[in-house]
Amino acid sequence: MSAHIHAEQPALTKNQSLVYDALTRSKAPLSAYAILDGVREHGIRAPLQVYRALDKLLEMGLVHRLESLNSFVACSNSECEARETIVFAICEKCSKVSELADDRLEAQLNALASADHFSVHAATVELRGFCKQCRPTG
Amino acid sequence: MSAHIHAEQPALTKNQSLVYDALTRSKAPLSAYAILDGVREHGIRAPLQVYRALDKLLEMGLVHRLESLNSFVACSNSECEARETIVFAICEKCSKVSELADDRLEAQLNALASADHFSVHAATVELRGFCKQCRPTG
DNA sequence: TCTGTTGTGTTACACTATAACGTATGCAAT
DNA sequence: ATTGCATACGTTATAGTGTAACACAACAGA
Ligand SMILES: [Zn+2]
Ligand SMILES: [Zn+2]
Ligand SMILES: [Zn+2]
Ligand SMILES: [Zn+2]
Repeated sequence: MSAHIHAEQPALTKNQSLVYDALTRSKAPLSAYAILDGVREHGIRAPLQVYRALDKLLEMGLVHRLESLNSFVACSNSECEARETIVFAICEKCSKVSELADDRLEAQLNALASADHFSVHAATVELRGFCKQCRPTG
Repeated sequence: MSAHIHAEQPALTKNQSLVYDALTRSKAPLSAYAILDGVREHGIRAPLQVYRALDKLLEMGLVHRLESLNSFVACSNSECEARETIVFAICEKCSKVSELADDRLEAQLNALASADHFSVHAATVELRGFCKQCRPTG
């Protein structure tokens, strides 16, 4: 049960811990069924058990969903709770996911929306490309 | 991301036209299966026929995929072909989707990625909220 | 004509997610 | 302790999204 930056959260239940640990062990995002495969040996048998744990973990902010991959990652950025908008940089070669944050980007998005009289409740920002290690030459 | 111009695209095949027309008729994004329901009477019977048409329409830039909805919309912005990054503003009340574009946002995203030594190939930006007509006051 | 490419039609299947039901556990208020 | 409620758990079945594999048709160019 990884000690984590999100301190004031309630303790995780058994299934939540199993799912969360599976995600923290993984270097790449995992689909719900990939998680299921990883926790079968620990007693979880059905997709719904995984999805229910994921729902809670998402609520707590310990886990993020990547819409463009139908997959999930453990949060890797202690600051992201305080933000409306998280930018996920997803490497197409090694599958590593970085969480980027930037006040100016958030302001820019809000300005763009305001210009269209659109009030933003939530934002999904996912970049695909190559990470530092995988980009061709430096 | 290659820039194409709609006018220079090859003519649409029968299935592509049927799928494209279904999307242009709809005021809201449609899932592939919702499209299928709309074109059954015109002879399309299987999901794959829809997905194949969608693949081509996406390539041509006539249609966009909304990752956060697993759905598709007809392009409504003649400028969007020239851009790397399109921002979709999705109304959670009336389902209307606006395509927003902004050079500064694109620059900001690239700057943020560069700071992490990440090279961007494609970006998904989807906002959820209320459109002008649906936001509480005015 | 031959041949490669693209589009099409069909069946079957894989992957993603939820509905509906019942049980178990913990805890608060009587 | 018992009742009542909330939350988590376990299971089966089903809904929704997306592809694999194979065969055929149309067509363009050598
Ligand atoms: Zn995070
Ligand atoms: Zn990488
Ligand atoms: Zn467009
Ligand atoms: Zn609206």
